[in-house]
Amino acid sequence: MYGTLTCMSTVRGARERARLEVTAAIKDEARRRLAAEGAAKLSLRAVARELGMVSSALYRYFPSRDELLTALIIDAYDSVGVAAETADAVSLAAGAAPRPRWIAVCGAVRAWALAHPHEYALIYGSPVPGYSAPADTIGPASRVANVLIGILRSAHEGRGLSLPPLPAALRSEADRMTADFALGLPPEVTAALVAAWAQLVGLISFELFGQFNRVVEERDAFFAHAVGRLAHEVGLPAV
Amino acid sequence: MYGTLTCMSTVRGARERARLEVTAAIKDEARRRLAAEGAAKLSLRAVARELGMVSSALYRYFPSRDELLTALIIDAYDSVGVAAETADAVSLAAGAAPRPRWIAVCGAVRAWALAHPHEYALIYGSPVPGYSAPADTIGPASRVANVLIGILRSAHEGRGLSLPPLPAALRSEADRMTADFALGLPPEVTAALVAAWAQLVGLISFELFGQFNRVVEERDAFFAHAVGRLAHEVGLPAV
DNA sequence: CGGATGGGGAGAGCAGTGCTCTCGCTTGAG
DNA sequence: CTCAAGCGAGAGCACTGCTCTCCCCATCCG
Repeated sequence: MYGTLTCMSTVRGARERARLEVTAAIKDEARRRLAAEGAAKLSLRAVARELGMVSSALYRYFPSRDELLTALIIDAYDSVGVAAETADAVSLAAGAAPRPRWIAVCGAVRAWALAHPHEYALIYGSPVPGYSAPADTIGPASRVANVLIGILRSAHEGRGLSLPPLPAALRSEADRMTADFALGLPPEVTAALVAAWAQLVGLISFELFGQFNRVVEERDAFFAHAVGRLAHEVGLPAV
Repeated sequence: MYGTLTCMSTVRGARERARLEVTAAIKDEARRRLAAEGAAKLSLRAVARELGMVSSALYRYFPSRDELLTALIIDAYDSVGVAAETADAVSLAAGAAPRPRWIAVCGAVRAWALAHPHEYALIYGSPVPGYSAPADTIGPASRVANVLIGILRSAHEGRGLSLPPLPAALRSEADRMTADFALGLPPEVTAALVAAWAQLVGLISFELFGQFNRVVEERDAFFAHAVGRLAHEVGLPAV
């Protein structure tokens, strides 16, 4: 079985190894140019030039510019995902309660966004390729949300979460959402969590995209306060 | 005085008249192509071609593609601004209380976004031109926020708004924000409003940019519920 | 061991882009 | 009536994404 299937984890030969290395080099250089000038100005030819290749050679690795961008999008989702996951793991290892864990994860997402503004814009700004995200992105895209779900799950298992009941129009929808990706949470919490996740991204986007420019000055304090209210909104008691 | 200064409101001659008409025609066609294919694919040459001009002629009206986009951004801010303003005016004329007014305005912003997705992406998605928005946009950009401020102001003057006190780190900042653009509101309300406005845009962006795709199905009910919670968050009591 | 195979780089080329410059025509102001 | 200013047309430059062809050489099979 190991011999017949192409082994996925170990590199098979020099050929595959080279291909993986070149692919990684292309993505690295693309990420560098993305950070420097933004997605709109990311040019395949410039990436190839910087790598000492000719532009057509690059099409052996990515069938189009949009596919390269999609690869960067997936990497960005994974990057912010591990940022959130490690923040939560650190917080958990320090024995933190759900509320400080929630605040730590939100802060980690914001810190990642501030450190990688163009990658953040790639995944949470306007969708640049076609119009709807490719299917490959839905897995990595939910990593951060899963961290938040985990926090609320352990909070619920711990001392219980209680929120006002849902309006009738939303009850079955909240049950479906809970069954789909948040098993174990009360449906009101699931609904509140999804909204809170969108709202968190709204807060970060406003800061990053300049909407807070002549409005909010003390960004850290403002964000901390807003995230605390968000925690309250999903049922994490305010101490 | 009327003779020496160039009169601004009335059209002076055929020359100016033609210039205004052509400028409007360019923006209209650009908006059409923006709606059809998005900002990334908006091409000056295509706009000129559709208008029966040659591309260089277009530079008599807009010094660059980015300036054209900036003009579209300003128009989009104004467009969503009047949508919010008329929704509030209608609501107010029907004798609605602050909370239903808040809900009506939020719904109007969402409806505008769903009707003009690419224009929405232009103003609340990733900033497409340089990196920070030009100064001409800060006025139109605040129209929607001003409507929300107006609602909260009348709610406060009516029966009063009360929110939990601010943390010390945010108190002076909230005072400054209040003095800058929300005179008359309690500082806690100002801070909550700014956050709520960003969060509202987060909710709409997630829906519009596909982040809710395999997550939220009943979009209307979900949004209505979230906006109700947002109203509660800024101090508008739940009935 | 040797020849077929196919992966991958190089180069030319096509259609399209933003933007500049120059050349005329037209029109409105003095 | 004259003349400068406004404006459209066209050519052209540097760049883009993408395709196609050519050719080399590492790999695999007999």
